[in-house]
Amino acid sequence: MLTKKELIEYCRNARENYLPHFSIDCVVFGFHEGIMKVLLLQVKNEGEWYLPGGFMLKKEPIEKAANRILKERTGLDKIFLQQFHVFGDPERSKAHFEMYKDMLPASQNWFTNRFLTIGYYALVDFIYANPTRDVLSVSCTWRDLHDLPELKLDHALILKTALDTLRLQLNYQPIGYNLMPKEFTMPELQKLYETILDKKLDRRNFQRRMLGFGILNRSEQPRKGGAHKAPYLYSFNQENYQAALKEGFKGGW
Amino acid sequence: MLTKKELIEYCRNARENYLPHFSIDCVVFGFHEGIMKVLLLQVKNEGEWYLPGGFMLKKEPIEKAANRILKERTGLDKIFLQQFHVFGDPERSKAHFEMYKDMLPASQNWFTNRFLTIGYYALVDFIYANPTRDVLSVSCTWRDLHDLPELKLDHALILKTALDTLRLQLNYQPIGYNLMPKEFTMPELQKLYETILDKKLDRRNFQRRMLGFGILNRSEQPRKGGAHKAPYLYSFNQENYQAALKEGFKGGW
DNA sequence: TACAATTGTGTCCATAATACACTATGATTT
DNA sequence: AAATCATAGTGTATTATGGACACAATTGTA
Repeated sequence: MLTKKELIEYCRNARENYLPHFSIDCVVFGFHEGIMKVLLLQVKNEGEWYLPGGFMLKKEPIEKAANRILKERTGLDKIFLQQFHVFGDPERSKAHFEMYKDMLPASQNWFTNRFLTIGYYALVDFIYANPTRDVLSVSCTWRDLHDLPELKLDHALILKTALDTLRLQLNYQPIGYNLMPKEFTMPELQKLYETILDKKLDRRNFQRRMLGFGILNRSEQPRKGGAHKAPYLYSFNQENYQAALKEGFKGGW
Repeated sequence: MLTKKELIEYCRNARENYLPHFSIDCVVFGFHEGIMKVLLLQVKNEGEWYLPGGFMLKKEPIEKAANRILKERTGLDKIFLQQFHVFGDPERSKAHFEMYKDMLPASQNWFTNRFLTIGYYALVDFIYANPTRDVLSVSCTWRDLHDLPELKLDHALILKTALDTLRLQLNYQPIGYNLMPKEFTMPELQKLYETILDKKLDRRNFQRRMLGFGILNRSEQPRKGGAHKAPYLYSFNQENYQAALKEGFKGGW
């Protein structure tokens, strides 16, 4: 929670630089070796948590704002980002900023504004991220998807919608380019899918389907030095991968 | 184009009632007997056209605003509406309102605001609609999807995105409830799909797949009086239809 | 009564999805 | 050195699905 002095400064700055009534909230899914986490911030002087988010500069493209916010919270650039929904219930931010409502008259109080939030989800490898809190929080950390704390506002809904959208997206879009190392094995890629979907897949069928998409190149040299049979290494075929991102995988009708 | 007096009044009203920087644009697809049209408005004193749109009241839910806007333009209620994307290029509305920029100082001029627009698409049967122009237009009419005029702003992009989304949606969501009469024949329903996808489908395969979704009830009585073999009548099974809307059709992974 | 137009109902075939088994490799254990 | 274990690669039988296609049934019209 901000002090009155901080609040005044925060609001002055926000009113000067940001587009009013808009916020961006990012559901940042972090993956690594079969673990899936979500980046969350903990509210100052409260137990509750919220999604990384922020506001849009007056002349800033939305996508750029989302990237900037993510850069601030994770230090990462060029990450996979996907706009998925706008949440606009008129009451959605009311309860959240109750605490500030008596400190400043409503006309000057940024937080008493109605906010519509544009939801983005991002996919990153969490070992490369450097979680950094914002001024309203005491900490910024990766939380296990299966053990989420209570979330403020409508952030639980936003998170669930993001996850549903991501899982749906798996059916007709390639993913993984930003999540896998340059070269990876088929079992490693499978683990990513299993983690997102939260279920086991059949090794052999996964491989056949994945290869069928035509977005992988198999390297000549298998990985050496492991404790077991050397697996083949794959990398994404950029050309086909990008094409698949645009076109989607299956015809449907 | 508005006169100066009209503009002043328009801006005063807008500033008082609407949430600044937000607009809603609706891609209204109208269907009837194998024809697919889009509802467009023609700018006053100009040849160009734009999508039906509007603004959000300060305390209005987004969805409600979209419904209100559609009710104003078509007279229709309870239509299928789907939010699909936010368009937020900072320059997107600049050129459009050039004409008003000298009439009022920017601080009072609603139209010199930056607007982000929330895209909705709607599906209606156009014979039930009553197209009604707004104050910025000279006419509001159904235009053939295959013979579209030049569109202002980024409305061509919005329209294309809506169409792409709709076609994708056909793969995992039922549609037609608001577009078909209460009872309809399989060929009639097929025509709707063919119209949306702009391609021919095989009668027999369509029927099999459609029935496989389990969202149709077949009536005992076939339709009488036609010039040919009496077709069976179907209606949507509300329970299954609603469930399919939520759950989606196929498993994928 | 033949015909045209339309609808209903298969059937065959290729492809894709699923379940499942065997072989291969490299390190570790005995 | 042989046995073992964990992991990886590949194949095959079975089932489900999707696409192409043919024929029978019904109804009004020529």
